[in-house]
Amino acid sequence: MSLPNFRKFLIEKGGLSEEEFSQVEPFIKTKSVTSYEFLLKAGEVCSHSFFVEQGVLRFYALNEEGKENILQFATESWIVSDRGSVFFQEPSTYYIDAIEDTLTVVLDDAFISEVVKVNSNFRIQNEKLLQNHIRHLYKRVTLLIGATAKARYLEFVNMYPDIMLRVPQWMIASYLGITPESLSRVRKALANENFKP
Amino acid sequence: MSLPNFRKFLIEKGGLSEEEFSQVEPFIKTKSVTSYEFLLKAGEVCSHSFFVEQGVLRFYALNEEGKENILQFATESWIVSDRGSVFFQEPSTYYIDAIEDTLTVVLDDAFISEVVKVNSNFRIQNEKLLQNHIRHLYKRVTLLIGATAKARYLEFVNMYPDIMLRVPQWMIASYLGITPESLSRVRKALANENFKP
DNA sequence: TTTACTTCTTATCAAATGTCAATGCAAGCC
DNA sequence: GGCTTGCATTGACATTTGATAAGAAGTAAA
Repeated sequence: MSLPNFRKFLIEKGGLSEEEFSQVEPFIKTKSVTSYEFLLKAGEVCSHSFFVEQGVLRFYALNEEGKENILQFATESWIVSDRGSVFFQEPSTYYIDAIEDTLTVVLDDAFISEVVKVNSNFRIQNEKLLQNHIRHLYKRVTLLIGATAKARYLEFVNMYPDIMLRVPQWMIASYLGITPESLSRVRKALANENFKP
Repeated sequence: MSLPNFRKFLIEKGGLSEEEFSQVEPFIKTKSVTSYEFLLKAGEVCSHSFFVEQGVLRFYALNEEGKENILQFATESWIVSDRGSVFFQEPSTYYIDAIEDTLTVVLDDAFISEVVKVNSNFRIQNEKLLQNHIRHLYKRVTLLIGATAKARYLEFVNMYPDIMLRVPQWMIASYLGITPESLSRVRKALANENFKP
């Protein structure tokens, strides 16, 4: 099984050489899920992270009325996880499932330590990912408290044009914090202003 | 100068012994700011984090129209920082200023490495703080995309009853992503329902 | 093909929230 | 005391967004 995206990730982002990659390759574990299948459900302890080799995942919470609040999408080369649950070994309150049939690489402690064994710089790269994640969340909060639905949608389209094309609109609406109907209206208004997607 | 909160933080959260604390004590640097004074302005590189020994700080962004979007408050024993800017050594897009006259401890690389020198566990505690921060941000996003202004306000009061009493309402409104007028109305509605703050 | 199902759109009405303006209130200052 | 200033509240009105229902288009299954 070849994993071009994961290979690229470890070499370009993780700083591993081609040779170091071959050393950790035997330890790689993958997990495939079909569309709608779950990788994590609320109540379970999230024991590891998932790297998306191919496909699309979503990370979401359910409120009391059963409405889904989508916190994140993940396409190729993204990592999804309830890091809090992994780190503190406590039950998660989130769900992860697949939007398309998806092939993931399982990033558990065992694998991470193999990678660190061959290249200790990987720890730093890992912290970099964490820091980037926080940055991203800051931006997300800033938009949610300060921008209109229209502005948030434009920002989304601009940042994730690929995701736009691969997930249904009602999920994008959930991500943006509005109803599918509202998103439809926003899109219509933009179309009238000659907005080209 | 005695710093009871910072001392408590290093010992209880950081895992240092009393003796280890005395060893790093000489390296502690503090910075005092008066109300409205800045600790960070957009455009500057945030070169370190601040631990709040006494007082209240706010962390916010400005949008194009000059409106403040408050991302975070920090009272005693909280740490504020644009971690992204610190880590990547890039200019920040955020502001930090004081709501009350505030005494902070400056957490720069030099100090952190002194702490790690006497107790290497501190690194792990530091990661714990990061992970908690992410958790907190997830919760914040979930509320912003899925809960009404009223629910967000109740959650805020419940989580930060102390902050409630120390910052003006218009700032809380900004934190919640609504106007001060709306917050006033939410409060009135709650008062009519016999809500006791 | 027909049927069922999902997604997206549209329309209507209601509720939530924003905008603008006026007022009241308390703190600080002369 | 009288004055200013900033904050909170209130009211009237506009805008945005939600709720509900209905319909159109596409897809998959029978």
